[in-house]
Amino acid sequence: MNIDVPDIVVRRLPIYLRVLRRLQAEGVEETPSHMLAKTLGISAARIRKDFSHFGEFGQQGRGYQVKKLTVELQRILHVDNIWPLVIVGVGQLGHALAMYDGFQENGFRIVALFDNDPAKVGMTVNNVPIQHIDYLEGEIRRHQLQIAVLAVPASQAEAIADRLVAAGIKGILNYANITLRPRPGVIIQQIDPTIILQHMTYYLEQPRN
Amino acid sequence: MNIDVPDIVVRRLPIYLRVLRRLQAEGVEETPSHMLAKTLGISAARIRKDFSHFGEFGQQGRGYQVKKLTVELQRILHVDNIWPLVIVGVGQLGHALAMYDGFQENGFRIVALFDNDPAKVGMTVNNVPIQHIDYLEGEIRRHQLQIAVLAVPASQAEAIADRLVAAGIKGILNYANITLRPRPGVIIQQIDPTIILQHMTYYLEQPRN
DNA sequence: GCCTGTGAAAGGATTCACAGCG
DNA sequence: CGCTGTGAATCCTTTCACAGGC
Repeated sequence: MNIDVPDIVVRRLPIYLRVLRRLQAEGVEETPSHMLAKTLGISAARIRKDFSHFGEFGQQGRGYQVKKLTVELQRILHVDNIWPLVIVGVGQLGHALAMYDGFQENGFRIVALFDNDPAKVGMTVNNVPIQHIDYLEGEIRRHQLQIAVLAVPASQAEAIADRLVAAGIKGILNYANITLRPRPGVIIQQIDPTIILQHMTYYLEQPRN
Repeated sequence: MNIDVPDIVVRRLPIYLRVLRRLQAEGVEETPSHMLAKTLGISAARIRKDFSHFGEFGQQGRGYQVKKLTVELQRILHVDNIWPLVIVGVGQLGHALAMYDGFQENGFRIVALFDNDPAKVGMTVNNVPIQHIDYLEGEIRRHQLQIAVLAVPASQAEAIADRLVAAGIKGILNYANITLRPRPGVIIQQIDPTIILQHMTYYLEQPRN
């Protein structure tokens, strides 16, 4: 049990949580670390060490109670309540994200959508109305939103990120294919499939050509 | 210069490449490591050390030539030719991915789309026809495809992954919110926004509630 | 002077291996 | 006996700091 937990450990917690929820859905009530380890392709020691940063959740000789561990992880990750989200940019991608059920299922609720295209304003996606981006700051402040999903073109991403941060956003999930400049006090994470694919191709051999 | 390069270094190369392409688009011809470092929010030493695994690409007193370094990184990452891709699952997300320009722009071309819904078969997205999933293995073998993007429901992901691997796929980019069982000789990477958001919330405080 | 490339040092993360408990 | 939790050992990554070159 340790006060300051390495970020690399925190990153793995949501992955553990996802497996545990799946086990729970399958009716599994307890599981030892080496079963989780096998499912995830990592070592059992790492799993036990990771949990040990937060307390003692297991039972010798038996393993972990799935239900109990799930609850603990949700508490640790602050996902024991619903987090409201805003999505900025309702193009193809933003639209698909707004329709995506996974957010709801994992404790996030999309409460606002913004776009700069007047033609889209007033339309609703998944029962959430699209508002003009002029109202971005007002809505963030009104709902005290902390998390934004950024799905605008790369050329606009930095400028929108500045506006989000100025309005009080503390976490940005960026889908634009640009590395956003770091901002103090703000957690910025990136999703870019081409970055991941280029990492893969390092290990692959181009066929003919 | 080293034979075996740590994976963590390889993971950063696509990020460097993206910044360099951006600099090139802006007309910047050379840049020192500390400028790249500042843009990315990491240390200059790390950048120089990363490059040093592959050779000596810089000039003392001047930095790196953007054009030259770009070419070197593309070669190292095996993205100096076009990689063909297949997308499996053409729901909201698969559709958005099929429309996404970023793949083309970064050296990937979508050559086939598959879905199990007969109503979708025959429709085209971005000029690529949707085929029934029965033809999956045949097309993968015919085009000798190595990379697949998986955008099917979580419940089907493991089964489809098995089929992909049996047909010769070596890299899977998985969008389903399940951790796929590891398969020997296959690189599996995951994109799951809720995992990233749950990592963020660890560092945020839930407001009232 | 500015900047790279790199050994050496420092700092982290993972695995080992086992005491201790149910 | 099976499994957790954990110090110790190992392994890996980053930073430091500077020689050497433009």
